Amino acid sequence: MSEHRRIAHLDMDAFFASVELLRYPHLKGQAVVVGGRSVPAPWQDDKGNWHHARLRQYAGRGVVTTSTYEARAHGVFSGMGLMQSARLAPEAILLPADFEAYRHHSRLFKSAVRSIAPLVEDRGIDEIYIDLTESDVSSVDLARQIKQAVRDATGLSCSIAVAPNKLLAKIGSDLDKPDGLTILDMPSFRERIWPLSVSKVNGIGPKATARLKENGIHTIGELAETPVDQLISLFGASTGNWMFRIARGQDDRPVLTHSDPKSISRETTFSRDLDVRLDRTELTSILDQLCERLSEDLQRKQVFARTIGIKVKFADFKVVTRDVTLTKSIGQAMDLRRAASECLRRISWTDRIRLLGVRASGLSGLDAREPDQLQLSLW
DNA sequence: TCTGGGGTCCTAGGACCC
DNA sequence: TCTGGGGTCCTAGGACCC
Repeated sequence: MSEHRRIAHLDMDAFFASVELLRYPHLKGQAVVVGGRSVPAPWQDDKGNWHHARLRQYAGRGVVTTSTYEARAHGVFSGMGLMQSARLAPEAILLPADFEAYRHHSRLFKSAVRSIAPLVEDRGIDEIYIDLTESDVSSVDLARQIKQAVRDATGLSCSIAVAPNKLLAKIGSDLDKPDGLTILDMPSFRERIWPLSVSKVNGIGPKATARLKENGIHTIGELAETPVDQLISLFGASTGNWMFRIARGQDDRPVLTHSDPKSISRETTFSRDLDVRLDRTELTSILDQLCERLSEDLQRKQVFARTIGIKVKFADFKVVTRDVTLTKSIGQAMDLRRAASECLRRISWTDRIRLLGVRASGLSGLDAREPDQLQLSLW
């Protein structure tokens, strides 16, 4: 079956930055960076001229959320610290992130795609997989139609690839960015994918890439030449077998049009590292706020949680987590707060704290409180 | 003045049950 | 006293992704 499927991967081009350019078209062609908290919004003077914050004016712990291709040319990429980016491109325009606007455009492009091909899997705010197998239209024509529909609905461009499976579609959509259209089949796979770095594979991150490199394996083609036994001894049975298969372009994961959330969390990085004793009051109020927001999130999604966890990141970036599973599901901020405090008591405080987070998992819908009542009636 | 926030999945060990 | 195995749940940490 996997040989006959037609799976598309669609990726919006520099999504957040492109949405911003819709509002501020005069910034087109400039190095623009989106990110940071407390970044001043652009403002217009009496003469109607726009004024924007510059990267060099930024002070804080924010990172780049997205950058335009012009900013990337300066070496400024997603995830990079804004302070570091400022050294590379001090005059780049800095815009605050507006997630409400991005979510709006995300809904627009996804519903435009669904109007053409309904089997869509969400992969975050700016990416989807689409199963095109059942369509009578050719892959190229479908891809063109989808790209046009996205452009009509949002004014934005995207890159799309059609391939026999998700693995190849995902790699393919990156081959011709921006505004790309790529069709990959198994014969072209060897020619176009084998020369690429193993890090292009979704699921092979920095750690695995380094480990492979230590063993002389740099490209996907070299991965395909590696005996499965060697991969298993390096990464364990599960990952080793998986790598062996993906190096041959094999992947039979289905396109999933629906999935229930497994966990919901809120976390925040402080503007300065806090001390458990000296900054007790501040930490307490931050924990309260996190629990309040988490409670709202649970309520909005109509779920309760049975497992509550906390996350602490210390000044040296060491992360510790603690969690507790309760006998019944909860959702109220006060209950979350009580469980989180219980977890926090189990941490030994060796260093100042950089981040605090609260997480809810073991989620169940409204009706899932029934078992508790059933249990009660058993007594 | 490096390094956000929201997720998923996997592993591994211990408790506990049969 | 010593020796098992399978299965599930819970907890902690880590890799990875957008």
